Amino acid sequence: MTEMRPSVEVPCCGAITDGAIDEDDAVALAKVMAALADPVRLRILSIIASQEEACSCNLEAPLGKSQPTISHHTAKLAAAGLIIGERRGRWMWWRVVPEQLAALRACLDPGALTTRRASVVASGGLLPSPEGDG
Amino acid sequence: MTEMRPSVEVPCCGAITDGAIDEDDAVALAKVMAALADPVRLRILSIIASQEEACSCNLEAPLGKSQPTISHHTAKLAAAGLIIGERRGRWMWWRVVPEQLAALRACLDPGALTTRRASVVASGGLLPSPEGDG
DNA sequence: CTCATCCATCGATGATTGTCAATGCAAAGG
DNA sequence: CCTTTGCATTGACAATCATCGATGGATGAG
Repeated sequence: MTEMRPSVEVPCCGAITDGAIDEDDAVALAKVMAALADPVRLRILSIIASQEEACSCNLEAPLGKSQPTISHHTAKLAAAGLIIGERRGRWMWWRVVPEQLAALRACLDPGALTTRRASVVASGGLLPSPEGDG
Repeated sequence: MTEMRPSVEVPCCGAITDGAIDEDDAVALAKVMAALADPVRLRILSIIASQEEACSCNLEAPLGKSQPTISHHTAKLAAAGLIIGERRGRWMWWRVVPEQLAALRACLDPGALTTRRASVVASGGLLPSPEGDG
């Protein structure tokens, strides 16, 4: 029996992306996800979140990474709007940005994934990367 | 005035990671995040979510990618437990796994990021990658 | 001023990854 | 049987990235 073909009869759909997120939104959202797609950065975010504030100099030892590496990762997290840094004397103090985390959680809702408008993606809920997006 | 040093007096902390997520959890979570750190995969997930089911053959055209590329991306999403595939005749039908999305949202909660136990990470809420994490 | 400390940037390197053409494999139809 | 169709796998290549050593700038202490 001729099993029904995928959705429509046309060789391959065209308007099948209705309701799906835009490519621009996908690119912006992917950048934020990429900032979290690294164990070191996840642990940095976690350590910062576990305290109200964390200094860069207190991240090297527990993570076993060099200072340039830590600086590189904090910069990426900051560029994604997930943490924010404040220079205080010689030390750099980092805090998490709860709103960005909340926006990200909202993006992972099946509903937000489907309805382009409700999506809090990028230009919407997600804060525009503080230092531009390159 | 001698501004207070970061947290403690020791040159660099040691037990400062209390409450932060484990490295293993971070690695596992990073893998799932990495699956979402690509615009094409985000759009695939979005397209699948916008319908109840989506066939692989219906993903190539709207995304403008070749068939092997689509296969590569769906495999990654499936390995991350974000979608699940069912072979039906010659066609591969994909559905999202809402539980995994929910677990991921929970991981992005500041509370889950801080308290290791409440974290639904990896071995906990996040489903163990179906095809191993090879 | 001089020294020490903390951080960002640069350059280099090894590893990972997104992409596609070519190929193989499985399923359905004639 | 053979042919067609949809998908997975392989191999290759370019791009990106994580990491570290070296360097320089900025800040604070003496």
